[in-house]
This record gives sequence, C-alpha cells and structure tokens, in this order.
Amino acid sequence: MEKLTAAFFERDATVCARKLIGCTFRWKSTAGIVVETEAYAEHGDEACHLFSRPSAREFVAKKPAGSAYVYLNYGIYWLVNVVCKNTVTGDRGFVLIRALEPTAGLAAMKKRRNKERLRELCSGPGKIGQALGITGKDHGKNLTLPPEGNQSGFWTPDSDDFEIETDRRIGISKAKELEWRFLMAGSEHVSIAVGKGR
DNA sequence: TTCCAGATCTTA
DNA sequence: AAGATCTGGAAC
Repeated sequence: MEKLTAAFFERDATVCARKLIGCTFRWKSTAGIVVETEAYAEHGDEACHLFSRPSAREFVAKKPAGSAYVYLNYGIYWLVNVVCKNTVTGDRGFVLIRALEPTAGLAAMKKRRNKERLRELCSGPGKIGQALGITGKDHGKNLTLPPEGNQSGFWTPDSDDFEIETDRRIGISKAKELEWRFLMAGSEHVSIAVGKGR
C-alpha cells in the first residue's frame, strides 16, 4: 500500500472518484476501505458547489489538489470531499467520500456513532464524518502529505479483485442524470444500493 | 420493509 | 429559502 500523492488528484473528479474505490482512507487512528464515492465537477454540473458557492470557488483557487473540502450539510452533518484539479484542462471538482468499510479504530467509531454493527458505522457521508470525528476545523487539511508529516490520507488498494459499478448521485435536485456515483460491487457497506437512490 | 417529518445552520 | 443527510416512529 502506497500513499496517494497530490499528483493522483491532478485530474478530473470523475476519474479520481472511480480510482478511489478500493483505496484505504485513513484518518488519524481510524481507517476504512472506500466503497462509495461521488464526483462533482466545475463545468456541466449544477449540483457542484463550484456552480453556486463563491466561497467554494475561492477555496479551490487557493488550495492544492488533495485538500479536504469539509462542509456542514443540512445544519447537522459534516461531509468530506477531496479537491481535484486537472492540470491539463484546468477543470476542478470534488470527490465526495460516501461510504467506507471500517478496518481500523472500530472502538472509536462505535463510540462516536453509538452503534455496534459494522454496517451502521460508515455507510453514508454524514456517518463518515461522525464516525471518524471530522468537522469544519478539518476544512482545508492537506491529505497528500507523506505519512511522517500527516497520517491521514488515502492508500492504494491491497488487491484489485473487485468490480466497480456506477449510478446516479444521491440527494441532489440538479444534474440528476449524471452517472457519477461509484460503488464497489457487492459491498455491504454502501449507503444505498445501486438503483434504489431514485 | 417502506414512508415521512423533524432536527439545525450555513450560504446565498 | 434551500440544501451532496440521518433517524425514529408510524403504517403497511
């Protein structure tokens, strides 16, 4: 397993979102295998914060690829994204981390979530923020520093013995038709099964 | 098992 | 005024 560097995130969010499936996301003492992501793009995607939020545009203008974009959703849940920047085209975007298969720090996750069953710990973007203890104070954190400088970030998969499925994104009203949700086929840890998200 | 409303607050 | 969610309870 090798840690993903900034170069990994220097391409379209759709590419990064697909390639992050199967990777391990480590956050301090907790970790899990990424089993679900969504891509949001600067152009042609009205659901992306870059379309409607000046503060998001300002953020990506000054933060490098691989930075954490964390924001409060519905006034309650912290959602974690990673900044992507295509260095060739200049296009920018985010990958929303939507679900993990928990692999480390299970006791801490169970305590924060107040749940015992593994499937209820990280099967949704709001749950991930809660289980891993991620909040607005982590907004802007660089996830691509070397391990000795930052233990949080993404690692390449142990094996590539899995299939990737695509589906429409969850919980949005604009650009619903885009198939920019990526899932590890057959995983029990996804938020909503393929096709059931409407 | 599915549906629905409520919680709660930042951004625009 | 709307929103990249989750939960518990009611109904089926």
